[in-house]
Amino acid sequence: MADTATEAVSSEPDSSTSSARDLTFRPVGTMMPHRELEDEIRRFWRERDIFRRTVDERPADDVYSFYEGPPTANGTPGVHHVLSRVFKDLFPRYQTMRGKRVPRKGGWDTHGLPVEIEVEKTLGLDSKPAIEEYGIAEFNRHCRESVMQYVQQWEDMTERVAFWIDMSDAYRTYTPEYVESCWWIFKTLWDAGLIYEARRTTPHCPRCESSLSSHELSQGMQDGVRDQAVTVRFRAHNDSLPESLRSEGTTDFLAWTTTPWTLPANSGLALNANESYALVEIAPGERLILARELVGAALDGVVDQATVIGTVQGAELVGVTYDGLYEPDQWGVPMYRFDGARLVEWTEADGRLPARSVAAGDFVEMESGTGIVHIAPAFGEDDYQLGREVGLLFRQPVDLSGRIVGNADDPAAPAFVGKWVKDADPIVMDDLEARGLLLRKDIYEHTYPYCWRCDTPLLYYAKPSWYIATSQAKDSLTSSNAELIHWHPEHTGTGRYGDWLANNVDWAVSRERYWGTPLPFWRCTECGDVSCVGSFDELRERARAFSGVEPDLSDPHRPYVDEIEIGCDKCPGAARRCPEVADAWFDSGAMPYAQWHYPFENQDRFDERFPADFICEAVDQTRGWFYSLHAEAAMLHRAEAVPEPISFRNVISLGHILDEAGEKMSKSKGNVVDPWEVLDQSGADALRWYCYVASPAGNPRRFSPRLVSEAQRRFLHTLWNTYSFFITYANIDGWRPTERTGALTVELDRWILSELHSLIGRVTEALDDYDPTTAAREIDGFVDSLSNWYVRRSRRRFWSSARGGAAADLGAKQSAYLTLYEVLTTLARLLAPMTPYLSEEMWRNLVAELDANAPESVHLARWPEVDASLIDEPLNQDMALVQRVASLGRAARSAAGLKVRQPLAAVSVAVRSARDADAVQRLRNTIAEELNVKSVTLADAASDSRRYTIKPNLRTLGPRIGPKLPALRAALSDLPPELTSHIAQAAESGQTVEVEGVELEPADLLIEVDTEAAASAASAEDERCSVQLSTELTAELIAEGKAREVINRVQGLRRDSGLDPDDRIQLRMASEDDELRSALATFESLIAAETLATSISVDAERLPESQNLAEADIDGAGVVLSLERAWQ
RNA sequence: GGGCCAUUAGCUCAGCAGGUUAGAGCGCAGUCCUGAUAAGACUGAGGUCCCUGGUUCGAGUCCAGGAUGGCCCA
Repeated sequence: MADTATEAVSSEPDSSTSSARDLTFRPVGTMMPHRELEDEIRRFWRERDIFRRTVDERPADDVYSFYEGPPTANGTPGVHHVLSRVFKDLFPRYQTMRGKRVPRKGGWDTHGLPVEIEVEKTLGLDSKPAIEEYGIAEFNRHCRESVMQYVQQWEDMTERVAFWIDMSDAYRTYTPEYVESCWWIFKTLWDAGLIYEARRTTPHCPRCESSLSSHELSQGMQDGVRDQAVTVRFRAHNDSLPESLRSEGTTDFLAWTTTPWTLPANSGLALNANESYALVEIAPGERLILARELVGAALDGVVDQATVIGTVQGAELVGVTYDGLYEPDQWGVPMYRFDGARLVEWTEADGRLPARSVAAGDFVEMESGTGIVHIAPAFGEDDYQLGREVGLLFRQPVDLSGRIVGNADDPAAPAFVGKWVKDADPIVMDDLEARGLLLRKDIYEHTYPYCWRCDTPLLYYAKPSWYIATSQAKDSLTSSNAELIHWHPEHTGTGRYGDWLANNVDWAVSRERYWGTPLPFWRCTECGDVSCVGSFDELRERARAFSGVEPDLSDPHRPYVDEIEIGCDKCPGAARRCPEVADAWFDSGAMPYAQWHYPFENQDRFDERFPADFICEAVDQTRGWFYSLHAEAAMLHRAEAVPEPISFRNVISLGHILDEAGEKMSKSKGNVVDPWEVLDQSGADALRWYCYVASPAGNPRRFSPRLVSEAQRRFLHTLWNTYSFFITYANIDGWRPTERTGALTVELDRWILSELHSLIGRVTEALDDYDPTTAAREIDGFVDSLSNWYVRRSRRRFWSSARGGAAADLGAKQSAYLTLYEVLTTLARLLAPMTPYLSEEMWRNLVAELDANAPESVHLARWPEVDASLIDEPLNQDMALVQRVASLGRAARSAAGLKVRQPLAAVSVAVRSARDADAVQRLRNTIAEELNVKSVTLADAASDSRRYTIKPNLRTLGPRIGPKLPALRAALSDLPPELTSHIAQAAESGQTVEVEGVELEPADLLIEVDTEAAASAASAEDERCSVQLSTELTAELIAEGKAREVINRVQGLRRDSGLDPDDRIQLRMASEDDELRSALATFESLIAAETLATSISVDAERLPESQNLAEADIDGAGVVLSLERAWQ
């Protein structure tokens, strides 16, 4: 037997005698030590300043712009934050490798109601008066502190998941510079006439005492809210009714409402002029008016009898007057009247209050209720508009904190005065019931808005508010969205977001709060004129001009800014700031400008990075940040202040994270997964990988530690082991990377490189299309092939020197190393944007630590280029066929009960094309080894034993003959075998045949060939090929089978004995079975080669007891094995 | 009430232009293979492709209606 190991090319073939210093590569274990690895690589990134260099070392004139959507650090980061950071990180890394400079400026959102609410809780304040008593200055100081409370946790998480973003340079929305840029935006829009003040009905939170924007409103909609709905009676003035309806008795309008507390504010009734209304008698002299078609629904069950005694068009009822249910002016509630858009208080000088009356409103529908709507202009959009149009009184009996106003001590005051509106509901109902004015009470289930922060039911409330006239830019908003912004997923942009833009309403941008960007609007205390201030300098200037004192603007927040007075433009009066602050969404949308203190500074930075190439947030930001960014850009563009109407070109809107059961994660359900737990257990790369591979970015995704750890096991571990395998053997051989010389002759190597380059193309295409899921799934499939086909099929080449391979093998071995090296270093780069730690480890160990000229970090390296000359698609197909043949062969073995270790004489493969036949022929050695057979033959094409199945090719025939298909199909399957063969052979030779009157080209037929014994146990087939094993066992095959069994046991014993893979052994075997001994003797050299035995003995007698001893049973014959390490 | 998305194996997901017998991974059972692999292979059990209609020679796929869930809007 040969023992040429010491002659191998390797200078240091025995790892046990090499010190680690001499090894080409740093040795790695078979398990990926993710925690240590991450710590070490983070240290490396920090020490070598890699992140900064990935930016600075790219050309300054080729920027890929990324905008960070700022989180608020007044809460701890959760898994959903990890998800968005992980997606945000991917594309900047990718574009960096593509050669772009990708600056990544961090940011923090710091203003807004959520912050105030947290602070209120901490300080034990529960209302605006309480805050004002406490002191706005001190309150805002707490807000400022609270907002960065968890910044350390955020930074830790961000670093841990390897989101590269510059936190040291992060913008904060509360800084004076940021606020000043916001003022610039306001001023720019103001000058363009795009900002106005109006009293409008807005959703109002009585607890926060602030309006909510439509995007905030959407976050607090609750379904299935059960409210009391009441049907109440308003007594018509008999003499105001149309003559035909007058009577001696009473006539009441029926109106329906779900908000009884609004009834004291009633100023009118609306009905639909085009509908028909019924006069119903329910008792002698007792009449009701309601919509004709709703009589049944409204009255059933509450009145004993209902006789329709007349009908009338709605239009005829307009102007009828009636008695209100309450007269709030009698207990101190002020009354107003409309003067155009303004409201003017009704004073005694105006005379008696006019009677309430009936008006026509288009919005009155016949869906439910009574077809008559109670109108309170103070509380509903329709109500307010109608009141303004027809000149109704405006009664506001509720204050901004949701309490019924008025003097409760006044004897005229009802019991609900001073109560909170929801508490007033039952009192109002009881009172009306007692007065016989309540016809019915129902529980009504509907969707109602609640404050998204404090969960208080919102009130629709007419009050003054500042607006940005976004609806004037609706066309620009929608067309730029459709044409210039690429949404991922696309349907969010075209559907949800696009539809919403098309229904754009003006942005109510003011908030009656404290911690926010103060609106730069100063109103004259004399004449009421308002002017907008556009910069701090302007404010200082105007303040000094007015008062002679220059104000301190080091903190432009309330309350300081409120104290600054400036002169009025129109009169000599003093102007004071309008007390509102800006909606915090306005701040977030201002970040493209304000993060640079643009236009006061950094014009060049702004120009270079506007608009962003990429932003990414969760889908709930469609009405949040995605909108505020877009809206402000569109408005500024309209004001001709910015060059483009968009602020981002590509956007990924991420689906929400659900728990494993598909439920939304929420603190109240207790199903929130702690990101740190997952990071500790599976590592950042595993978490990242899972996020990319599990489902497309826009889908909601189920998340659990279990799913992440599965991704880790399946993908990262497989790749790591391939890497570890390479390192182990390359070190054993002392292999060093070199240039490939000579042609690529090994087919397996050509194949994996072909697959690799085809992979590069697909991954690049997917990432260019902002589709990381496809990219990740492609890589996932490739790594599986690499590990379970390429490496497995190549193992013997890597072993060849350690095992004393012949010199002829060395070229093949060299090629294997070169190939696997190229694959691994390419994969490191392809994966760098996704799994930055693992990629960095592979790159450092395989490339950077060896080659001083190579990029020090994989993140400084260039993205791999496709080498089209290496892609051999036919070869990829051929290999796929071979894999199918191997798979079918194993199935056939399994079916026949022949285990793979038992060699067989032959496998016969039948394929359907000459090309496939050629592939089988060319790759027959692979098939033979995979299936452990001595020879591979192609089923003889000319043999009589061939049987055919002919099926119509539906794809070609369907469009051509359509309805005739079923008949043709039946005819083909019923053909007698001789005719089948005839047709099949004719088609194979390219002739046209006719069946059932249809001319059939060869391409119209799918011809399957069955081997003779297709149905026998030792065969298997699919649509592309079939295999047939020869099951006959000769004595020699049986003997070799036994030898292989023994080899398997020896390998096990080697492992159990703690030997290294390349240790040589002295092997002794003993068996009383003659046949087995003879087999072992015959295959001694095979056994020696496989087990690295330098000597072998086969005895009939029992071996003496020794340490490394094992007994085995080989097909019923006992054998005892003993081995010792051979010292050379 | 409207819009968008989803619904395929116990779980997580594929399924390209409508095409012949609907797949993968995990999990389960059995067998096999293995000196890189906590891995892998083969087989099996497991499917009303949410339902009902329609278009078509042919529908998981297209259309209409409906159900359920998620998100968004009113």
